Amino acid sequence: RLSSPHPLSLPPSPAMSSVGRGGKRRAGPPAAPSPLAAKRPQPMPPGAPQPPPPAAAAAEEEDMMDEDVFLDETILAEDEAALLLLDRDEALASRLSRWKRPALPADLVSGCSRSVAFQQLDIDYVIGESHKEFLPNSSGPAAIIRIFGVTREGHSVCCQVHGFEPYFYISCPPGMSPDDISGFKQTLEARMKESNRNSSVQRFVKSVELLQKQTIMHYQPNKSQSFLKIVVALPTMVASCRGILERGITIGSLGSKSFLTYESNILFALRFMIDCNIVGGNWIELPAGKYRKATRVMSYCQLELDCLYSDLVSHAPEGEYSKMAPFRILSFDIECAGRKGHFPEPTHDPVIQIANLLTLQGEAQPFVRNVMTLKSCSPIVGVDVMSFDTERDILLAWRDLIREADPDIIIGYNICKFDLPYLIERAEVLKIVEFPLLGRIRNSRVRVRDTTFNSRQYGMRESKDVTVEGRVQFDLLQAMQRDYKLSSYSLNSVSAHFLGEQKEDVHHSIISDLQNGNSETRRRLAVYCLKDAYLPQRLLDKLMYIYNYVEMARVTGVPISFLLSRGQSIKVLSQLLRKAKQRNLVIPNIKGQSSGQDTFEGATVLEARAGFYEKPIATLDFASLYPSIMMAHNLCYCTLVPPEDVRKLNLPPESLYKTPSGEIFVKPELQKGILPEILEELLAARKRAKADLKEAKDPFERAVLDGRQLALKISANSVYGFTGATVGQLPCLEISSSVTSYGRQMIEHTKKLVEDKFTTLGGYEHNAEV
DNA sequence: CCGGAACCCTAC
DNA sequence: TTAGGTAGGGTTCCGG
Repeated sequence: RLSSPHPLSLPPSPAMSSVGRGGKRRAGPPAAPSPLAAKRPQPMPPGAPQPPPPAAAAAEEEDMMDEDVFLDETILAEDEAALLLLDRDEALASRLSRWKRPALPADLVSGCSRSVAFQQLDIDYVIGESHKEFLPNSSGPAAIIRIFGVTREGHSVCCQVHGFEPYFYISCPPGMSPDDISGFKQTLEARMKESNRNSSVQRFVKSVELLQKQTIMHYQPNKSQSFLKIVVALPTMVASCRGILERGITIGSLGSKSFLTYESNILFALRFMIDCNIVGGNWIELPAGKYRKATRVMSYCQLELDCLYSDLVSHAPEGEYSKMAPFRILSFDIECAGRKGHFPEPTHDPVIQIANLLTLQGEAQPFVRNVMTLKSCSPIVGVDVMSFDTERDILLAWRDLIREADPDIIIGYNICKFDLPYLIERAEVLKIVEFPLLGRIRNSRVRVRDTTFNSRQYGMRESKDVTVEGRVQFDLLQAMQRDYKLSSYSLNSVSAHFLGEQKEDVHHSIISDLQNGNSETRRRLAVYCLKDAYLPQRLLDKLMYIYNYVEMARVTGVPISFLLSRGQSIKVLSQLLRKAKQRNLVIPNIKGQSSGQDTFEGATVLEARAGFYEKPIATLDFASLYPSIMMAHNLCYCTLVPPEDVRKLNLPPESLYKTPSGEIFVKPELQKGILPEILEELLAARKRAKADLKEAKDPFERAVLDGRQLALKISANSVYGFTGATVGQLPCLEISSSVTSYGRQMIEHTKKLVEDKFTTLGGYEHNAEV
């Protein structure tokens, strides 16, 4: 998301505030008398502000409809906080407030005298103004990224990290013709190429002095404006781009969202994380004196801190830092009253129940169980039953629950494609504009976006992307579809398979009838709804999902949310970026650069001799063949020597590898590859998983740990796949075809070794055949 | 009846 | 404005 470079930092005027409060106030009708009246929300006290005149309300609404939510973030922050207080029904509020997070200790409230450590969970990226005092002497545009996490004591943290923006826009002088612009662009590109000519490494560029080899794009948002956008990596760029600056060309960042694509924003966030040494899921420490309290509160987190990107300390997951913070996990499920024979649609069918379970990571039982129902519902043992008269009250109560209980992770079954979008769209239909404030950024509304994900590995998946800043959505359905091959992915059959437990027996066709019955039939529905919220939590625990996914995030460095929403290639790219940074290498942006060839020869498959064998047949298996090849022969982007460089550089033949496919790579004495290093780390992690597996006794736990080591194996194999992905970010078929050529050579060699040794001539009973 | 293309699935 | 790779078996459909 983009902020304007010149934020509209108008203070909220008193008049505006009162309209805002009045306009958004919930005007619920008084509760009807009933045996459960005491548990009902009470009507507003008589002293509450009155609803605004219709004109003001309409204006307010129009404001809400404005799609461009990027610009007004700071304006209403204080106003909205006030509104939420007024907005709340007191009985409900006191009920919900029991579930608040533990209070901050006094020394954290009062100052920044001690260091703060938290486990990273989510990121939110903001490009635009940074506090200039964090970046003294910098001429480049500034940027902020927000990291969300949880402390050991269970406090929520939002850390605003200040750094540099990875994009520069050079505005072309007004009146430049398209020809002038392309000429201008060519000159710039020529200059950058020139500085690269001596590079012996084709695809990797040695750091700062060669940094200009970056993508230049021409952007023309409208007729009068024209820009050249230079994409650079963080944060060393500023110095190297100064050469361009000195030529008298204006430079600046632009606060228009049309400039950055969704994907480039994600890559930006990832690069920023890597430049700050932030690894997905690991512990981050802000040393005392190196951070400060945020001057303007932007989030709903308990601690909101500002710091400079270089002051963060990221801890390797060892000892104390391998532990898990007590994340708050919300598992929920909704029920809707669909019309007969139709799937529920938010335009017509009301939300009638929402069941919620709150659990602390690592604890066996939920500490909150409740269900919100439309109309009365008989009590359920151990469950807080909250009944409401209108759908609007249910939705707002749920929003308040999110706000008060402040979950870090939201789970459920098919929540990403159904429950969450349904709630959002239903609130839109009912015109409850204050509903979708569910994230941790003030005044940032939840947005829903249709997405399709297509991959050879995971197949074609259509889903919806619901942005809830600061909270990880972990949809158990998505996780199941990715991690297990099952014939049915319904919650019922998945639960039966993994838990030996099934859903409550309520057919969807009678849901509306149960709702229209009495408080007993609604109770039956509520039990069903609760069970549907309970099963995902059980699955999460039983399959050790938090543990395994945090492990994967730590190994690959990506935020946890990427693991369910993205493919393998972002994980490889993330590891590449991290290693490249350590080595002071820059990864070029090679978008659009296609190299004729797009497939390469794979493995040799030996013909099987099919038949029924009564005596066992010996099996020969390579351990991690492709990763081993890459490590053994130092295959990497930064060790590849292009043919034209072989003679020019006059490298001694004894320090070169010549692969069976004819490519040349240097040996590690000259330059150690970073792909081999990445593979070593992945295989080390796999080795740890296998050691855990050996110790585990329980067969189910073994199966889960086996799944973990398998995931790490696939990640290791994906490194090879990444280099062969011609539609990917950094294809290099020289590497991938070398890997398979070595593989073919090795299988032939192995076959020959075995067949030469095990012969009747050599004294064995038979001639071996592979 | 056969070959080829498209598609799905699986092994590694 | 996204997506790890190739080898290979099996099925279905279509055209000659």
